[in-house]
Amino acid sequence: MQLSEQELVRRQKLEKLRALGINPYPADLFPVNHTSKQIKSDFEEGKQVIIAGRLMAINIQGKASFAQLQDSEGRIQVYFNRDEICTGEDKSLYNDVFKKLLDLGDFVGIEGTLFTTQVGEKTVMVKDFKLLSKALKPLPIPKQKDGKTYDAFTDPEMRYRQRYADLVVNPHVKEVFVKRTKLFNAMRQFFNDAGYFEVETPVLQPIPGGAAARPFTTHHNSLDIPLYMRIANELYLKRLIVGGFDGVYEFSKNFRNEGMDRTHNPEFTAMEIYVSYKDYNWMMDFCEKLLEHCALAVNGTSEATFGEHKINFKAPYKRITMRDSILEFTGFDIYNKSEDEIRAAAKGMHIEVDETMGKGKLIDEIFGEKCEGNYIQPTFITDYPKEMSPLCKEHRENPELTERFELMVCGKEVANAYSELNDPIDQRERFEHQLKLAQKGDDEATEFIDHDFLRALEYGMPPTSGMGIGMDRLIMFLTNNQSIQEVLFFPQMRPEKKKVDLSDNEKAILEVLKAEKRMDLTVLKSKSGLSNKGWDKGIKGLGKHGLTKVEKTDDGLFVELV
RNA sequence: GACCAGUUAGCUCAGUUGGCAGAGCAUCUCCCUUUUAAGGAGAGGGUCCUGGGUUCGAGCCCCAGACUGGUCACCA
Repeated sequence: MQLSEQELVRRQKLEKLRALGINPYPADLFPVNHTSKQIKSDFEEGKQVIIAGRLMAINIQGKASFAQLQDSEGRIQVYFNRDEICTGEDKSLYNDVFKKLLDLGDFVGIEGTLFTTQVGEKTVMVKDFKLLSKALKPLPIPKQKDGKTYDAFTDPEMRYRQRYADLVVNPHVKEVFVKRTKLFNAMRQFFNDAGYFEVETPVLQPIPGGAAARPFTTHHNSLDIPLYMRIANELYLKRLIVGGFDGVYEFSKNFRNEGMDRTHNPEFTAMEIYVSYKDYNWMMDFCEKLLEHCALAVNGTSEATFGEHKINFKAPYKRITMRDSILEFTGFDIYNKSEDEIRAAAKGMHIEVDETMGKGKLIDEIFGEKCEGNYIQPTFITDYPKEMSPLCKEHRENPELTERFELMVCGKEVANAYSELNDPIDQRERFEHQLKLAQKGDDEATEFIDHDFLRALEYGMPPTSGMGIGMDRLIMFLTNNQSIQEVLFFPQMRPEKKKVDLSDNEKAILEVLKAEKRMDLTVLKSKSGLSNKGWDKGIKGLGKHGLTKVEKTDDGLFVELV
C-alpha cells in the first residue's frame, strides 16, 4: 500500500517514541476521573483532574502551547507549559515528545489543574501527560471560526464508509445516534411499563413470512435446506400470543433483497408488538401515546422539524378511513363500486393501471397517488381493502374491508397495525388467494403458505391487535434526516474497489521488457502494442514506481529494468 | 432502471481560448510562555476516477466505462 507523506512521518515518529522508551500503545489503564463536560459544569479554579481523549487542535507558541482535547462528551482546552511539565533541567518531554512527536488525533492522558486564561477560556494546566495511543492516519478535522465551519468532512460516501472518522470530527452525527438509542430505550420502557414482554424470534426462517418482499437466501449445511433471512417477524410473535403471552414485542432486524435508496437499506429495523384482547381502535390510542412519549424522550418536545415541515407528535392524531380520504382528494367514492368502475375512475385520474390489478390494488394505487402525500401531521388512515391485507381481520361492519390502520407522517408510512386475523380457516383461504395472485404474476403477493403458523392458529389465538413501526424512518423524522444512511451507523455500501498496483499498460510494457532487460525505446513501444497515450501513461507510471529507467545515449533512447 | 451533477494534494475546493498543476488548512524546518481558524519566515507533497480518441500539446474537447450523490420509477 502506498503511504502518504503524512502517514510516513507518523510512522517515523512512532519509531522515535519507541527509541525514547515510550510505548505508543501502552496496556495499563489510565485513571480518568473527569470528562470535558464535568470540568466545564463543575469548574473550580485550581482543582486537580485526570482526563483523557484525542488531541483535536494544537497551537504551539514556543515554550507554551494550547491544545484541544476531545473526549466522549466534548472538548476542553489544555495548556502545555514547558516549565510546568518539565520541572527539572531536562526539557525533552515538552520539546521533543510533545512538540515533535504528538499529532492531531493521538490519544493522550493528562493530569493537571484547572485555571482560566486571560481570554476567559476554562483550561487544564498540564502537569503531566502520557501518550495513550498514536494515530497513524490524519483525521479530516474541520476548522471553526465564529460558528462557521471550514473544510468540513462532508462527502457522504467517505462519511458512510469511514463512519469512525465521521463520528470523531462531526459531533452532530454522534448526536443522531445518541437520539436513536434514546428512542429505542424510550419505546422499550413504555412497553415494559405497560407490562409487555420483550422477546427474540428467529432471524433464519424456513419460510419467509409476514410481509411481501424478496428475501435473502442462505443454506444450512447440516440440515441441507435453504433458509431465509427474515423479512418480518409477525408470524412468530403471533405464535407466542397463541402460547399465552398477553403482550410481546421485538425490535427486529429485517432483511429485504431489494433496491437501495435514501429510504431503503437491505437491513433495517422494525418494531413489532402484539397485544391480546385488543383491537385496532385500542392500538391507535396506544400508538399516539407511544409516539408522543418517544418524541418527548428524544427531543424534549413533541414537536419535530422535518425538512420544510413542522410536525407535532402530540396525541391525539387525526383518523380518516381510506374511503373518506379518497373521496376528499379525488371526489370519487369507492363504496359499493365494482372493480371495473374503480379501474375506470383510476384511468380518469391519469393513474397507470393494468388488467392484473385487483380491486384492492387499484384502491391502493389511487390512495398512494392522490392522497398519501397530503398527510403531513401524524394521521391514521383506516380500513384498507381486504385483498391487500392477508393477515388482517375482516372489518366488523364491511366484509370488503379490513381492520387495519397505517400512520402517515409527512406522506410516509411510519406504523402499520391490524386487528389480527385469528380465524384459521379464513387465514388459510387468504394464503391460498395470495398464492393464486402470485401465480398470476402479482409480485407483491406472498408465494409461501406457512402451515405451521396455520396449525398454531388452529389451537386458537385470542383476539389480538398488532402493530409494526419502522424504527429507521421514525428516527429520521425525529432527527430531521432525509436519508436512512444518516441514521444507520454502517449503511450498506458497494464494496470498495481495490486499487491495482500496476495498470494494464504498465504490465504490458514490463512483460516485453522482462525478456531483454534493456531495450531501445521505440522498439519497446511498438512491441508493447499500446496506443500513444497508453504508452505514455504506462512508461511514466513505471518510472514513478522506480521499476524502469530511461537512458539517453548517442545511440538513442533506451529503457532499462532497475 | 431513467435523467441530472460530481470525481484534481491528507481535508475543503479553484483551475481562464487546450500551453510547466493552484489556494487555504494539514504536514516538515525555524521564531514565539495565556492562545483560540493564534501569528511570522521558509519547504515538501499530485495515477487531475479508468480506458480509448482528437491534437504538436488534454485536468479542460469527443467516446466508452467505474464509482458516488441527487431526482424520479420500483419497494404493503
